[in-house]
Amino acid sequence: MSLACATCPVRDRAACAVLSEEERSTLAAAGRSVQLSKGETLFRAGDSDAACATLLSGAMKVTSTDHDGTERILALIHPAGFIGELFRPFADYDVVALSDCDLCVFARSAMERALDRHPALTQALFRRAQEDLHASRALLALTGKNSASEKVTALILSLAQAASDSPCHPATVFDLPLSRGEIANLLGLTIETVSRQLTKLERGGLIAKRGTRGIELVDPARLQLASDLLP
Amino acid sequence: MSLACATCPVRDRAACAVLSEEERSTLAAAGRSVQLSKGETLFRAGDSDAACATLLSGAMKVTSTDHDGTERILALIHPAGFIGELFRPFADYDVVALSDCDLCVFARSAMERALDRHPALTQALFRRAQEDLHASRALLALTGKNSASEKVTALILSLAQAASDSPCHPATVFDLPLSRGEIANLLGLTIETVSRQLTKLERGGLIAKRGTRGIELVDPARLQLASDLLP
DNA sequence: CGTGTAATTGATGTTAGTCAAGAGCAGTGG
DNA sequence: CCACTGCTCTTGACTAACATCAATTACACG
Repeated sequence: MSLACATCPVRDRAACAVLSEEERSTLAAAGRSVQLSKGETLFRAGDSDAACATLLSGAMKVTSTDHDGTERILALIHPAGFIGELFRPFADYDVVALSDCDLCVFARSAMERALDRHPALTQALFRRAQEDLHASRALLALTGKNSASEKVTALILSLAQAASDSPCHPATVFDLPLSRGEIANLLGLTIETVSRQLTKLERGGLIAKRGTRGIELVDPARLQLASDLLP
Repeated sequence: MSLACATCPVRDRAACAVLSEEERSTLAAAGRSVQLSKGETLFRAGDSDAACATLLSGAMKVTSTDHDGTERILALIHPAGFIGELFRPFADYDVVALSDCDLCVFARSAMERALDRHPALTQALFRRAQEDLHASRALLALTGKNSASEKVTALILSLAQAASDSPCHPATVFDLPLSRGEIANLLGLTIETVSRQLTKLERGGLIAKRGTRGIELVDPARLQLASDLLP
């Protein structure tokens, strides 16, 4: 399926937004639109010539699988995010859809050519890599030190932010893109601990659960302070 | 002090290695050589127009300071590493020398001009950013799941690797660039736990301590397997 | 050779993990 | 419509690993 940049939901925010209309349509000719259902894998650690892609809608996870087979979620990808390790012969991570996703996929070779041809695109991707680095370090800071409550609270706020269309206000009612197990995995906790923290937050009147995946921020301000200071 | 690329210890590995002699000397004219003593700060979170730099020798740490004033080490920088967040108006992190360091420092504006002028340099920095991202995710995977022994073991191996001049073999005797407190901080542990793990590794015959900071890898192969499986 | 900081070691406490059981829910088929 | 199956999530009781508190010892540096 060919690409329709004109109707692209992230046309203003994705890396390719730096290109002119004409440049973009040339690049688009090399790419293709891909749909993934929840649970499907875009590529797997060890794949050679793994493709790269821009996420248009949905959410994905980046995971590494340990020598003993346990999975660890290292990052989430939100719309307009770029996926792909252009400089490594083999992919290091698995990239899996957390929900149904639309992607704009390019062969590695096509993207390398585009980088050589469009320095502005390279800069845009460089910038995005620095943002990813920043996000990774933020997660590192979060998981490294804080208590379970703080981890869960911070993740909820961050997901509320990502679920919102406005860049400054979090959504007040939204669905978690992650199962309890995935949240636990991402935060370095267990399912049980996550579940306990969520009910603690609910009892404290900070959030309300809307079914299994839904969350309502009842008191976002207090949520932002600390969840450990509660009774 | 002006730059002497001809004698630069990382001339083949740093990002600027992709430039021609001539291009490089033009860039060098905009930069300056800087020496930092152990403990000195290159720049601080919140600094505007923070400079950027290539590390020539020594080791540095990237830290964030929490709202409550506690520091968290997010990354280490080794020679040939690039420092600087080109796309953010303010620095997010502190960057501090762990040992005496030599750096090659550029004003942000000069580096931005160089990026526009030299697409190959942008690609090189993009590549380096992806490597940093990879390192950050590796650290995330390490700190997230594993036991204290595994964390300490993995860090020792990684530092032995960085201390070696060969890219494939770790150094067998080297000095830790970090204090116990810094190791603990980096791994999300406490000083005491790190200390206990080190003595456990020494008692198990896997390493030997050479003074306070020195480490000898007595049995690197066994070290690589698991330190939890010991008596 | 002192003095202060960093590291080690031991005793005790707390948090989150583990084990285990039950509740809520969606999809299936009688 | 209701029971059945297979999930995920929740909740409780117990445990283990690491943190915390408290000395003591080893180093580095003046």
